[in-house]
Amino acid sequence: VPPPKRRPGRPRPGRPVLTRPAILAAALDLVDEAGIEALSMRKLADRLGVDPMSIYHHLPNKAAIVSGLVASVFSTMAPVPADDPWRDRVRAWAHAYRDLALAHPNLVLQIVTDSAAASDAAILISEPLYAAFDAAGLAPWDVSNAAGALVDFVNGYALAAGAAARVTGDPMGDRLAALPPGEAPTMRRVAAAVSTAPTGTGFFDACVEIIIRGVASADA
Amino acid sequence: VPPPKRRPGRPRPGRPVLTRPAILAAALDLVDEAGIEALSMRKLADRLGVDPMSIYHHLPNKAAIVSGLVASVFSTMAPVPADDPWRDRVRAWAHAYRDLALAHPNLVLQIVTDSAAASDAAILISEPLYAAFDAAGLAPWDVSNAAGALVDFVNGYALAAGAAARVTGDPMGDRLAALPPGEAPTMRRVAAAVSTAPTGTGFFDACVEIIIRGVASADA
DNA sequence: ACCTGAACACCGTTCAAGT
DNA sequence: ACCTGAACACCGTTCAAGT
Repeated sequence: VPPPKRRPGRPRPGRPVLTRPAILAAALDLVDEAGIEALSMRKLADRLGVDPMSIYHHLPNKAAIVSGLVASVFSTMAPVPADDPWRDRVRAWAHAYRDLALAHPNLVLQIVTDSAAASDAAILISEPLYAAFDAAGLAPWDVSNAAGALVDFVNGYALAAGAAARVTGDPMGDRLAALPPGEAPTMRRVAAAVSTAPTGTGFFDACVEIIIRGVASADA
Repeated sequence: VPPPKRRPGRPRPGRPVLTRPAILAAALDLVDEAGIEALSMRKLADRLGVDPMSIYHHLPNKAAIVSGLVASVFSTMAPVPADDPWRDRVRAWAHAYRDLALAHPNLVLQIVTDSAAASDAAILISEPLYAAFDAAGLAPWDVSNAAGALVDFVNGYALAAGAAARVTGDPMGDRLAALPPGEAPTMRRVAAAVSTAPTGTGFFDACVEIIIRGVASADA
């Protein structure tokens, strides 16, 4: 049932029908509930009880809505304690960024892509990570490589975890079982032995430790 | 100029107007030349000199075309030497998978997403990586974590490198310069010192070494 | 300035009709 | 079986018209 239609004309000053934050909030709800493919100007307008074209008075186009959504998610990054040992700060940053990326599973792809494109919204969140590796005494080149390695890893992880969150069952094990016999023997043996999907917390923490150890053992 | 229109009717047996491989080849050309957003059933049909609906006799829908494209790219994975020391095999695998993912920059997002979703096409290519870590003498849980870490890293890297390939200039440095003064001091200092974007070969190889060292130092 | 509504140029896909 | 073409239910966005 569509909301009651408004009549044309400018609303009373100070009581706008639409605002940028209200539009973005409604868009985020829509994406969370129905997925990114359900986000259209027309459906969004429906949800706001407004004509589709009204939205264009507050945001220039659909791309601006999506990047506004992504920017608002990036702004929720949890702070990282500044005085802890550098390894703890790296761990805290990795968890904070992972949590941010997975807070809205239907938006992971946009978040990770935007982060990879290094938009204004995405670039600032890496500063505490750079600071942590800098505090470890690494040379600038090593700081850059270490931070880049962790950022790229978390982006890849979030992509996979987001995809896994949208399916049921055990895709990895099921797909391995469906392969022709003789294919992928090592993967079969390993999967049978571990029986935990590579998207859980244990896996994530183990990967972060691999990177921390790899970075730390470069000095030696 | 549209190609000459065909008249309705079944073509001569054995001389089909359309085949699945021909459709996928045309679709890959279209994506390589004009980007994934230019891939529509209508434009693809135009390029094939055919009615849009003809395509549906060979592939069930647009999603099948995209996943067919991705599967065909995965099938080009370069082989990894099976008898080299495990570190060399890990390096060779990382290069082969990165090259595959970046072979079609306009398709990176689909390749990486599909890999993260562990489709049939994507799952098989990881076997040599698992075999390499297995040959290193790792326990199954460590093999799984090490392989997952590297796969997720390369996916994240390919996403960023693909995005960088579609822009010009030095986005990282330019964006840092545009930030309010006082923001991101460590990133500024590091960027000024290294002056190489985190998408180059040196960066990629350094990250692979970090992961190899991190994995190897777990036994110690 | 801000909201409306018709219109344009696209989409993917179903279905009936050709041979 | 395979190709065509009209039709349906969508899109994002421009533009003129309201107040």
